[in-house]
Amino acid sequence: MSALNFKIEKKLDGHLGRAGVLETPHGVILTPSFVVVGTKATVKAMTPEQLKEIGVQVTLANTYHLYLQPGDELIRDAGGLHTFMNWNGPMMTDSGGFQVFSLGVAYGKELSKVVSITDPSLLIPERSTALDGVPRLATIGNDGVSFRSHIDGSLHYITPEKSIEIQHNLGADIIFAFDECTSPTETDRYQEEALSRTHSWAKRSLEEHKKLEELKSAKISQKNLLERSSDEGGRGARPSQEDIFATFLPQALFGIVQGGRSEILRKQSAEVIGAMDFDGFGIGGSFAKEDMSSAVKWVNEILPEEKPRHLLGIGEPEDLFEGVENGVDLFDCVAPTRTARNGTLFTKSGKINMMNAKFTRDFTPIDEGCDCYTCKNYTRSYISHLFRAKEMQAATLSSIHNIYFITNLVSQMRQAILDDIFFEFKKEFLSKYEK
RNA sequence: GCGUCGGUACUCAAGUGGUCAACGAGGGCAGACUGUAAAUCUGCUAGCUUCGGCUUUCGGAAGUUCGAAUCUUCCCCGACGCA
Repeated sequence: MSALNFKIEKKLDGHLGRAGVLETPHGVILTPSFVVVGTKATVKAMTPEQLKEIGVQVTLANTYHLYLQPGDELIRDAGGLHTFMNWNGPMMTDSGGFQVFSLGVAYGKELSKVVSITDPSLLIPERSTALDGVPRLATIGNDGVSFRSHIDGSLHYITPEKSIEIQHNLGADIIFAFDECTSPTETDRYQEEALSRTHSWAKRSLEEHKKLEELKSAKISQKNLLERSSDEGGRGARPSQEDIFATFLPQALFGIVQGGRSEILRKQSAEVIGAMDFDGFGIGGSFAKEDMSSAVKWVNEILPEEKPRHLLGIGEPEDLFEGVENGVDLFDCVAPTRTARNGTLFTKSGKINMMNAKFTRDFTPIDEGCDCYTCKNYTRSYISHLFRAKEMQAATLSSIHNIYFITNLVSQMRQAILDDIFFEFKKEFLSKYEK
């Protein structure tokens, strides 16, 4: 009994790609789809209404951040994330697994999720010199991860069970197993260790999730009984926290495949995670840009076809094409929103930096022919002015455009699959788009 | 007219004999950003450069000194005070 219902509408001939429909308790997601990231229960600079108007179907918030601030119990008592942030569409939460990486080995370093093998210095294993005195905010144990809060320095310990408990309090439709997102700089040996940890955490996440789902459905029937028996005089009493929790809709849990850059480990992970009773799967971890698509392919050839797959944290146009072609249904990424706030915008011919001098007197739209609100109403010159003047509108108008660009791109890919023109569309787009 | 305090790179502003092509901030120019420590971060910002250096700079001119943005003299400009 899953909280989700996934139906594949059409497959990409001879490839893993597919277009589908994913039903969640808060609505339908047409896949492939891009998930907009709203880490702290808000997509920065955007209102939910603006997201809806753009065509955003689903958003993703973060367990770790919300646990620290304002606290997952507060959000539970507010009625869950949907109510709290006024987003009534499908929602996901990440487990905090990425923070194991970003606040751990990657802390204070120029280390990103996707590396280029043309920069070999990044691929030198660091763990081999271990016991580095480098400060980090996350340290990994076998049972869980210690986090030093980036807000106030307080110490927190997150286990798979804790992550799932928090995610149940937050109440998103799709939640993720607690995993270890490894650095691309780790040795094979470390990747192997980390992977077995991620696998055991996946199992624990699943067990905790099932336990909480059962508890929730038991509470719902208990609550129904109570309501029926006390229908006459029971009005006006404030619902208890447990009652609120019991109103939460069923949640789906995705397991996460890891394995770094190794084909053997990726496939092994897909076997292990794919065999567990998850509602869908995340593909996580570090990739070298050049072999991301083959890694995704290894994994998706093994994962059960009838369940949805989410490629975690990926969102550059060229990567989205590779993902879709290789059987990914969902993507999330901070790139469109973060880069928008930092002044870089997508266009059909590549990214442009609005702070460049050449745009100050450019009275054309960001991307000629784009149907987004920003392009229909504003010029490059104006956006450029807003950035230079450090006006907040710069972030909003730019985010609207970038989110539209990426969201629309993925939904065009979906349509292209349905219309049997995916590869033509891909070729056409990439021929004009310069990285 | 006399007196005092000032005049430093695009701007503000440190520096008051060698460690100064000159702190810092802003601005400008570029770059980065992939499950958000991010409305953030990095680099450059006199000229030339084979990137090791070389050349010309601190209102102007002339001095003192081995050596001056820093000391002296005169001049120009600004603020304030006294006439």
